[in-house]
Amino acid sequence: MRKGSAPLAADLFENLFDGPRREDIAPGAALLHGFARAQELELMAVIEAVVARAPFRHMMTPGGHTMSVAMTSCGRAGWVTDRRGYRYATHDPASELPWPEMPDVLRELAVSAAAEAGFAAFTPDACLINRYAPGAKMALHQDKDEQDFAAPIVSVSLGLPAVFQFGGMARSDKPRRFELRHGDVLVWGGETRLVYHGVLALKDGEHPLLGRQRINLTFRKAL
DNA sequence: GAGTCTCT
DNA sequence: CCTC
Repeated sequence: MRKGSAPLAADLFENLFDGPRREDIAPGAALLHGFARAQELELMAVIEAVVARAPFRHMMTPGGHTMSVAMTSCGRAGWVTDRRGYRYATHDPASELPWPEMPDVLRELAVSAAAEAGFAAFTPDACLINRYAPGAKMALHQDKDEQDFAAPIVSVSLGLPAVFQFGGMARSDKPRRFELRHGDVLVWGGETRLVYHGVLALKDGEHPLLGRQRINLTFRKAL
């Protein structure tokens, strides 16, 4: 293990997963299996601490529709949407307070995963926390509200499995589908940074640790 | 496929 | 990033 910095993904993978630990799904995109599982209890504890200060809420799109996914954020910036548009904000509009700090465990996980996928020196300043109840979904979209498209997106899946759609640069490109399970970390950047992606309606189920929900963490360099 | 916002 |  390297000294004085976050452990390499390979270290965390040791003896955790029998199958392939890493799938390269496209140039600049990798799916890391079992990566977050080693820290699931610690992750859930810090997520709960963030949520205590910045509760999940269902935000409104500019078109006036309420999102099925409940969201909150931590870090220097949080993603928000309302009738005025999509953007990053340094303060939680619900409380008018700064978003909770990004817990070190979360940052280190994201940085390690990015490194494993080939993106050195990822410095995320925003972590969106999305909660999917059964039926919740995320329409096909691009992440383009960030300032820096050189930085990748790192997505951590916890709880119930979901079907992820990973498309191309054009909305008309037929998306590939694959399942994102508890402990998976998906990293995409480079050529695939602005790819269209989404999540199909969550199938009901019961997860041993999280119950009837999926939590997704998405790390970005927003500012 | 378009329009819904805002704004660097 | 949602619905038409």
